[in-house]
Amino acid sequence: MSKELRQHIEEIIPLTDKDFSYILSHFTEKKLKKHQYLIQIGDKVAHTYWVSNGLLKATYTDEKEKEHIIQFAMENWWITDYQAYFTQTKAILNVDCLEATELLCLSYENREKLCKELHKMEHFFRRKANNGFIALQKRMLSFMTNSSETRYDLLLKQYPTLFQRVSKSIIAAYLGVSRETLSRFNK
Amino acid sequence: MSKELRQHIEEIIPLTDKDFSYILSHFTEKKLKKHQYLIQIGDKVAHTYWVSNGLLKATYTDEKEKEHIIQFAMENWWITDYQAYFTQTKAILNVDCLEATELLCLSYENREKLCKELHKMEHFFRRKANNGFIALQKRMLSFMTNSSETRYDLLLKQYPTLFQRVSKSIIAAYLGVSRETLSRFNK
DNA sequence: ATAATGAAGTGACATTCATCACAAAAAATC
DNA sequence: GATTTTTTGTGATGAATGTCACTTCATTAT
Repeated sequence: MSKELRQHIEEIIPLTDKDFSYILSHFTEKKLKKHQYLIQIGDKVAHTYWVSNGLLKATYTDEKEKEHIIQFAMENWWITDYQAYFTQTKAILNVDCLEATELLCLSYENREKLCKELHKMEHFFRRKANNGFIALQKRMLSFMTNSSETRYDLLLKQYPTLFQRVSKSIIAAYLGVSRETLSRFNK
Repeated sequence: MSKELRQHIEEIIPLTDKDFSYILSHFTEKKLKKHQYLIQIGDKVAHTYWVSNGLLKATYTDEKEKEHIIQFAMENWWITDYQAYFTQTKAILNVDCLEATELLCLSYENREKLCKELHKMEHFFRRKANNGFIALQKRMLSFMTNSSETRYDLLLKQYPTLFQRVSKSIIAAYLGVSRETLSRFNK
């Protein structure tokens, strides 16, 4: 489980065994079952989570009680309510498990500590943030320029495995269309 | 002009005079007139830009030649084609001036150099990236959950000055509605 | 195995919004 | 100051999509 984390970090920065075991000591483990909440609206968001196994969604619930999916997270992805985490305020999102999930948890304090003590970890997280920004900007762009049907096709192409793991209503909530409209896309 | 940059950086990290003059030595100046391009599609994107004065927009042009605005940048904001800049590939966006503009330019190499040499600059840019991510996620969320009229009202509230500086068609291209629809919002 | 719950498809209708066309007002240019 | 260009508003129309209602099929729980 931690082997994968090491690999994940080493995609960006090289680590010695000592480095990694020190880094790993700042994480804790957590296991959740399907449908369990990792974060609920109003919670203090003390951690960011690295997914070693499983699948989660981060959702915003609007005033009509409709769920909008901001982010999925599967193996090797990070997830949390970033707004709440970075600004150390209360959660505005729910994060819950679409499958049984295993996580490595990194507290805000430990993340800042690692960044302070190990310059290369600060570099790692800067790079991660940059990549996250680019990915989000691509999604934004897709929202502005593509029809929902095109967005559906592109998602299908980009994450074919996702479609074997979640229902169409979930995909619809991510794409920002009703499940009925999405259903009519399947020719 | 550089006083403001120092202030901007010191909102996040403290700097000595020596620090700052060293940092500043990695920037170059650039002045553009209204309507001039800073970046054109296909360009190599060698720099990120800090706006000391003026107003710009970053746009994506779809296959129907329609312009979608990804980002504005006014005083104290950073702008570039981030995707192209971070991955050192060709620009997919145009960036051009809505007003006469003065910029401080930081090359990719100099940015990485500063981050490597000064740990606190790496921290600064990590924080900036995190904040940018949050802001973009908020915009994404607003796209998914709010009507275009609500998004219009919110933008008006958040950046009242913007409306004195650009035309309604520009606002429409940022909000992702036609200028006609936006025009009908004004009661 | 049976019952209960959730997922997926589909018809009917209303709503939102883009597009086209045109006119009036404002701003920029000569 | 007159002319050109740009901006803004507005009507008519059609396309895309949300919502509601219902049905069928699949999955999960008892």
